[in-house]
Amino acid sequence: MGSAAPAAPASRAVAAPDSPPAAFRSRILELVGRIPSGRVMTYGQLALLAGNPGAARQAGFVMNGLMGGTELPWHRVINAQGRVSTHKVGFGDMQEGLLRAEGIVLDASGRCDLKALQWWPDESREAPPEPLF
DNA sequence: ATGGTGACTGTAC
DNA sequence: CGTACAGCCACCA
Repeated sequence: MGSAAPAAPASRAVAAPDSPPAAFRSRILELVGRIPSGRVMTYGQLALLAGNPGAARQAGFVMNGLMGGTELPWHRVINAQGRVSTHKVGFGDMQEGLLRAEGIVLDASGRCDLKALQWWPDESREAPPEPLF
């Protein structure tokens, strides 16, 4: 044997199932699906928990792929400022409405108390939520 | 291969 | 508080 060596994939045209981007995307979706109602997560947080700290933009790009056709609580994903960043894709008002429907209070500027509403999976103790009061 | 863009973030002014 | 700049990683032309 030694003739047909699979060698390395000539070109990674599309992210393979084992490809880092694919795993990253799967973890993002999994985390989003675990966000409880009335809670939120940030893009940077998702990227961090997905194993790609600093890839907050990619986290957002993954969400972009959900647009319509997803049952995940995508609306619970906001930016580090505590505000929705979907106004660029035309879902800003829709997301804010969904958040308010869950009891999340948005400031006049559309900002919420991220420090109190940000949710972290029990498994990851990266940043244990401090006692509210 | 190169360059530009983006549902981001943190620091600086 | 807001705006501006740089760093960051992956997708697309």
